[in-house]
Amino acid sequence: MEHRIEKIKKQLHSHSYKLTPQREATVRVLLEREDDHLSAEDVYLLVKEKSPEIGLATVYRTLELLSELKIVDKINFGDGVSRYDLRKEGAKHFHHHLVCIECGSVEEIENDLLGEVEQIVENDWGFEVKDHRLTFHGICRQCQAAAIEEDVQKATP
Amino acid sequence: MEHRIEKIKKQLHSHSYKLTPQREATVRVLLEREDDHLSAEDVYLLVKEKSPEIGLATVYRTLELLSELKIVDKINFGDGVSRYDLRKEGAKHFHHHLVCIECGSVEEIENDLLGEVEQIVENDWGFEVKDHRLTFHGICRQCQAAAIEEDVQKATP
DNA sequence: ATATTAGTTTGTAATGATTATTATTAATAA
DNA sequence: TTATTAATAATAATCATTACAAACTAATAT
Repeated sequence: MEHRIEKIKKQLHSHSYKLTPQREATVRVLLEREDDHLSAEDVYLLVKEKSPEIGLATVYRTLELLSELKIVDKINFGDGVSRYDLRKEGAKHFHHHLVCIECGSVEEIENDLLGEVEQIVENDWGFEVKDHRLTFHGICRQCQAAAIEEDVQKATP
Repeated sequence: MEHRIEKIKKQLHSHSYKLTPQREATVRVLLEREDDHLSAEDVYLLVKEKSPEIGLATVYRTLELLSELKIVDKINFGDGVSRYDLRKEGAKHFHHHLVCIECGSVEEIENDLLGEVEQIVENDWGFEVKDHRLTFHGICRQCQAAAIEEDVQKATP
């Protein structure tokens, strides 16, 4: 934990930004809830628990800054809210999402699914790929199970 | 053109919705500007040229309806605006985007890049894939050329 | 120590996209 | 024709996000 904070502090410094108490509090929340795909509002409320004097605009600015420095990914599942994910240490951008269209759950998967696909894009379209966003929409395991359950119920009334 | 409108009309009817004049005008705009990734506002302004009495809320409702019926794809490039693309006839969901981080241009590519990747997701995560969104962020051909141009300028002042 | 400066934060106002509401109109059924 | 329902227009309301002005902080120069 402290180690990662230290690292982020250095990243900020190398761009002549400072790790102010507000920024540190924000980063700590992101670290604690690493897999949660928090919205700015979520982050704000969580930071407020420990640092009640922080302002919403500060949280937005901090998240924007972290996103510019590629410390967090700003992602969008199409529900009108941006979500912010701390990049995992060592992780490249092999970071995809499974969004369930039944229950709305979001699972995160980590796998280099697109290595050769990026090659194809570079070769066939002359587009220099820096990053990608890949989201699958479908039915999660739980909802599949629930659907089968329901069918059984109907069959044996 | 008329053929596709007729088809959409049937799709609406099969869900007991009607192809009202306003809805038809909206669909016509989407057909005319098929590759343009229009925002709701864009669509509204274009529809207004031919049907000045239409309301913005109607356009929103129509686009939402078409999106629910999978006649259009509602997509989001993270710039705070939803964009609406008519699904191409016969096209499956092999429909990806190349977003340039320099000039902001969006190119659309059509290619089944993810056939086997979807298989992997289904097998390894038990997630039943219905659809996906794949966006590449990087430098388009034009901006690459421009960058090289600039370097030449610097080298020979 | 004091003044200066740049960077940061706060609280709030403003903006822009989208959604909800309400009254009206058109289409359909009885 | 009358009653019912669906769809629309105009506008108000909402929600996420950004802009702004004033106050504050920390570092640096005097």
